[in-house]
Amino acid sequence: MTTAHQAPGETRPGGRTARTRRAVLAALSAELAEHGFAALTMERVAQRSGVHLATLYRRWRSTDKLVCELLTELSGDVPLPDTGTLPGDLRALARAIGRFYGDARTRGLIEAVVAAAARDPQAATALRDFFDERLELAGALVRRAVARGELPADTDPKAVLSALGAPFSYRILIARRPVDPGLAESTATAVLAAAEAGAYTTGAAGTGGGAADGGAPGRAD
Amino acid sequence: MTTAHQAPGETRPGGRTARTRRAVLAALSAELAEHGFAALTMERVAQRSGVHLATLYRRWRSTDKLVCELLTELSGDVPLPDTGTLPGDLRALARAIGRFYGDARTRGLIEAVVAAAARDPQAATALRDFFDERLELAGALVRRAVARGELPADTDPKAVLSALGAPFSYRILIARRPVDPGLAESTATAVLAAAEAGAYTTGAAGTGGGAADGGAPGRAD
DNA sequence: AGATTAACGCGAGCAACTTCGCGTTAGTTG
DNA sequence: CAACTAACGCGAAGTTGCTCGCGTTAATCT
Repeated sequence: MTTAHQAPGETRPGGRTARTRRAVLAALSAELAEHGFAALTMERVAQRSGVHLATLYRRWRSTDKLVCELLTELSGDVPLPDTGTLPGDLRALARAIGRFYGDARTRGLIEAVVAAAARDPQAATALRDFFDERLELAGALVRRAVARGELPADTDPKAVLSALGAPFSYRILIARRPVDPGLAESTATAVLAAAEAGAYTTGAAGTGGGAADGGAPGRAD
Repeated sequence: MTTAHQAPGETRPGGRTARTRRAVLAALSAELAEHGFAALTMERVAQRSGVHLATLYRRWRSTDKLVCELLTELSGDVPLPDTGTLPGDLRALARAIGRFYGDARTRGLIEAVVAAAARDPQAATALRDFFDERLELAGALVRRAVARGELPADTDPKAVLSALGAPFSYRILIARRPVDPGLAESTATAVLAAAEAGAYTTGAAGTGGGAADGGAPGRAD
């Protein structure tokens, strides 16, 4: 040990690194919102952020990885409602999801991540984990409703919530039309009726829309 | 006009053209099923099909266009059920959709088309039209139910059917888990309950999950 | 059958994307 | 504040993907 200071080989989380990171992610987000994933290039992000192209490749290696980091960055956005009743909670959450998908920034990001996930396994994992985590958190909403006796006891929270989210991603990725307010209302109403009817219970009709793992007893045909 | 034969500049639909087309699409489908969109390259399709790389670029220009042609080729696969009752029809259709998405070939294709649509407007249009057409066809199922008095008169067929399809695409593209039989059962039960409750009527709660065009009166906030 | 030409095979060329080596800047620590 | 080095900027080299021109094959029509 001479007069060595920082252990060589360690990462350095300090000022400049964080600054360029912010600049890059901001530029990426803006690019996605304005020109979409179609026009996304490392080159463009480099120019817009003022960070050199080589640096981008060094730290992120590809646009897929870049986009995937922006997704994980975007946590804690959609706030969980607690209105006291299940219909109120579902409506509020559906509207929040509608706004989330309605924003050009997040819309472009979702599209980009799904496209990235088709090619990059790491992006696929990030995508799955992101929504898994949100479903887990939002599960509290359903558990409260079960505790209040508004839903069957064996209702699967993740099934309910993925049913609430599915129409929005369908609208964006498949139908490719704008997310209008009516979709939120319709979806909230639909999921409420379905949940009350016991469509998302673990025992009866099926394992439901979200929890995939458990071995379902039925057959495929 | 010497002894000219075929009008010069016309397309030639005959034997060889069609044969290479089939070979290419078959190779593409196999590649998607085996290695997924991640590993899809013009190079690979060329080698597998035995068609020269330059020919692929000449006729399709990119993998996006290629994939998009395979989608339009895949018409008339999911058969429409007619069991006589709405619950029966919904279950049967949900199972058919489940099998459709369960197949590695179509699963890879869907993923590929969605990824392609994120970059190529033509692929986006093809994707939208494909599902739009199927929704339109399957609408008959809902209209029959309305005629039998099983559903409210102003039920929007497309809303019902996109609600039936959404959970599957969500499972594949977002949740990224296998499509199990339970999902079909759960979805059929859920959509039935929601439709009976009037969640997909044009008047009441919202315009619904599928027909996006009509001006919805509500606001986003 | 024979003439005509769209579609294909082939390899070389072009362009875009990605990586590498080196000098410089600016956090970090004693 | 002085030494140290991770992270960055920069331009050049390397790689991959895509296009072009030319000769060949095989549909199509009289």
